[in-house]
Amino acid sequence: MIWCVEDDASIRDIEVYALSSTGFEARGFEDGDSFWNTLQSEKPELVVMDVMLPGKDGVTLLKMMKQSEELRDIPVIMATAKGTEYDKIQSLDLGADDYLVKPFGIMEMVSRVKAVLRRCKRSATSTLLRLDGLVLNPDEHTVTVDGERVNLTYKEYELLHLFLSQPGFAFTREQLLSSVWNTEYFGETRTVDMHIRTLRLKLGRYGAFIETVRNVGYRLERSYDK
Amino acid sequence: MIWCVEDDASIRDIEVYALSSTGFEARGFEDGDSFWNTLQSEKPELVVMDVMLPGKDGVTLLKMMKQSEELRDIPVIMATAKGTEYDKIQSLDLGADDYLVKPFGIMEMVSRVKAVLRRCKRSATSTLLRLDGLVLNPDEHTVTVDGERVNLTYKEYELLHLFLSQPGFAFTREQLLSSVWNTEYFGETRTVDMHIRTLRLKLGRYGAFIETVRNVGYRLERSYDK
DNA sequence: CCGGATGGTAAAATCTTTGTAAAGTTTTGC
DNA sequence: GCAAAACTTTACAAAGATTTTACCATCCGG
Repeated sequence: MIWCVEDDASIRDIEVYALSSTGFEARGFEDGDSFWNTLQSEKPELVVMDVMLPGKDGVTLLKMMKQSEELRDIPVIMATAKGTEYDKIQSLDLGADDYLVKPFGIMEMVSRVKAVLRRCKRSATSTLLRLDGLVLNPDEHTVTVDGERVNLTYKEYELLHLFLSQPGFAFTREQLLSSVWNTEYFGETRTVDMHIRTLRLKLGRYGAFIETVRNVGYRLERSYDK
Repeated sequence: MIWCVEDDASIRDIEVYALSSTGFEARGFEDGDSFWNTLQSEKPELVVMDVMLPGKDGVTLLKMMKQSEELRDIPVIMATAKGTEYDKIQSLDLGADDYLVKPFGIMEMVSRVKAVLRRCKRSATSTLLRLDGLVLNPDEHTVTVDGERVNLTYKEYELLHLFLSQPGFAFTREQLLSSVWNTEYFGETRTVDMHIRTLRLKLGRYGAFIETVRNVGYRLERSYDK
């Protein structure tokens, strides 16, 4: 799903039409606010956004997106009016993935959308989380240890994902429970410890990388060998 | 100060020029050896490094940097020739912060430099507590002495945390008990002294920084060198 | 230089936290 | 609806940290 944020209705319609007829699902927004609101409940694959917008302007929206953990990775192509070199540079600095200078040909837009998606797909390959020979592939939802696939249960996988996304960080049991279990911690339970145990067992020689931080929780040891 | 390590003089000049005109200080190196030598006496904020280099190649240099306690935290952007997918993956695995695929637009490079610096700034905001070579990392719940990790127990850690958060302040035993032990002081006990002792032992040369304040309690000596 | 007070030290005793196995419960796939 | 898998709880064992006890060393005022 591609979203086009553009206040000029005729341009917006053309964009949505062009993308639709190329095989994408597309949807238009006429101002920054409606776009932002919808973003709270749905996530597009990519956004084409005008810099000049009623409501929140494009640069502000881009900033807001990049500050959100959850929205940061949605690729954005900024459309700027001709000659506003500054906007262009600023957009790229703020993390836009590409930019279009108005007036742009509709086919140019489509090909840039495709290019950005292609690029993101490729670089998504680098979203592999790894620690030496321990590799977690979020796309495939798989984990391998020295090339050998290990079968983790859902909770085990989520735990490992959390550890690998912040190696070295010491998580309290409360934090683990609230991230992986989405639950508030109440009282005493060995549940987390139990999952840590099975995870350690399944990770073989990497099991030892999950360190116990007494009185606190657990931490994935960072490794610097290589 | 940004350093660009690139053997092609024309590319190097453009890089340095573009960074300079964006407000950075920048400096070019034409081979791995001159880069490495200078690195022994000066430290850049960030390095943009080509993978293919005369002298030591980029991957080797990256490895060497990541093995050095002192250089590990300098962010590195690797530039790889188009299509050498393997280099890219390898670089990221070795700890590069980003990569550029040649031929890259000069503005893309500048944007990425900014993005990496921004990212690093944020994560470096982690509230490390330190006294010379004694470093306490609250996120990781770890303590290092001159780069060497020391294992502290919970109470030892809490004590040190308290001392480091107010260096120079003389805490009474009552204060220490109520902060670290969350308990009211009742009567005579050697508990605090005992923990101070083990803490001093574990901190090696920094053990001596915890001074006894007779009739009062303990204080972490502030250091004035630096 | 003595004696009491204060802090340092070592070892033992106690207490807490985590690891583990096994049994019970819930969820999921067929 | 059943069986298997995943998850949670329980109960106990093991490991480790903390506290206590007892004694020693040192400081400091006279």
